[in-house]
Amino acid sequence: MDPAAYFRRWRRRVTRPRLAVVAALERSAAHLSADEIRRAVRAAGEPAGLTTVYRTLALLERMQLVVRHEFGDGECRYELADGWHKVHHHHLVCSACGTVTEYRAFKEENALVARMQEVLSRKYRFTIRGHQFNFVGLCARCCERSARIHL
Amino acid sequence: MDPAAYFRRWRRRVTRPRLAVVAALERSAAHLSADEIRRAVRAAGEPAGLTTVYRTLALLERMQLVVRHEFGDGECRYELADGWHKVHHHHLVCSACGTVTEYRAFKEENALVARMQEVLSRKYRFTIRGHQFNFVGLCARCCERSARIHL
DNA sequence: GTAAATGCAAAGGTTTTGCACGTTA
DNA sequence: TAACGTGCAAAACCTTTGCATTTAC
Repeated sequence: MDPAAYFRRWRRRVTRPRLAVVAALERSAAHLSADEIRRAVRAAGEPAGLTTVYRTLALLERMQLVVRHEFGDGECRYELADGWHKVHHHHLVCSACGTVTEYRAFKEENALVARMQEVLSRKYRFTIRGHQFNFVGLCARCCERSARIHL
Repeated sequence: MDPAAYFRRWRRRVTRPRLAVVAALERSAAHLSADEIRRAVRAAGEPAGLTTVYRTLALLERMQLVVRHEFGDGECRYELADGWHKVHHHHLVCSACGTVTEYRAFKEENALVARMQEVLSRKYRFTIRGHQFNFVGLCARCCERSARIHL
C-alpha cells in the first residue's frame, strides 16, 4: 500500500519528510524513538528536524498507520501498525535491562482478543481499535544476575 | 500485610514518608501520578518532597509492591500490585480523551495469562512477573464526536 | 497564489541528580 | 554514631509551541 495515497485521503500534503519517516519505519524492525527515526531519516539522505518527526508521527498515529508504545525507558517508541508489512505481535519487557522481545501472538491470544473486543465494546460502549499486551519480567540474563545480587 | 515488614526484609529503613506513600496508594483506587501522590501524602498530614516520592516509588517498584503504568498522557502512573488489596484488572484506554477504565480480568483472560506464562518462559527463558493488557480505542463519548468531525 | 508544512529556538513538563542536613537503627 | 534517607535547587530529558520561511497543490 502507498503512503502517499494515505496522506491524500486525509487531505494532507505529501512531503519528502513525511515519506522519509514512513520509509524509515518500514526499513526497521525495531521500536524506534523519535530521535532514532530522525537519525534514520538523515542517514537516508533526507534532512529532517525533530519537530517534523514528532508532528509526522502524531499524524501517522491519528491515521492509524503507526502505533506508539511506552515501555518504561522514558521515551515513546513507534512502529508501523499491523497490516503495514508487520505481523501482529505482543511484547516481553525486561524490567531490569529494558530489552523488548517481540513474539508473534499465539492463536489462543488472537481468539481471546476477538472475543474481548466484543464483550468490552458492548459492556463499556468502547470502540476498540487495538491493544497492547506486555508481559513484564526478567530476561534470562537479568534473572541470573538478580539471583546473585538482591537487585 | 505490613509495609514496614517489607521494608525491613529489604534492609531498608522504615520512615514516615515511605509509609505515607504506601498509605496514600492504599487509600486510592485510581492510578496516581507522582505529584498526585505527593498531594495525597500532604493532605494526610505528612509533608513529603516530590523527590522522596519518586525515590520511594522506585523502591516499591523494585520490591514489586507497586506497578507503574504509562497510558500516554505524559506522566507515569502508579498503583499497588495485585494482592495488596487490589484485584487484578486490565485497562481500556481512550486515545482521544485519555480516560482509563479498569475492568476486572475475565476468567478466560486469566486462564490465558497462566498458559502464556508457561509457554513464554520456556520458549524465551523469560521470568514473567506481571503483565499489562491495554485495549486502546475510543470511549462512547469520543466515538460519537469523531463520527462527526474527522478527528 | 495560498494554505499547509517545515525548522529553529525557546518553552513546558516530568523525572533525576548533587549535596547539605536529618533520621533511623 | 555511622549509614541511610530526605529535600531543595538545579540539571537533564523528552516533547510541544511560536513564528518566520519554504513548499505542495
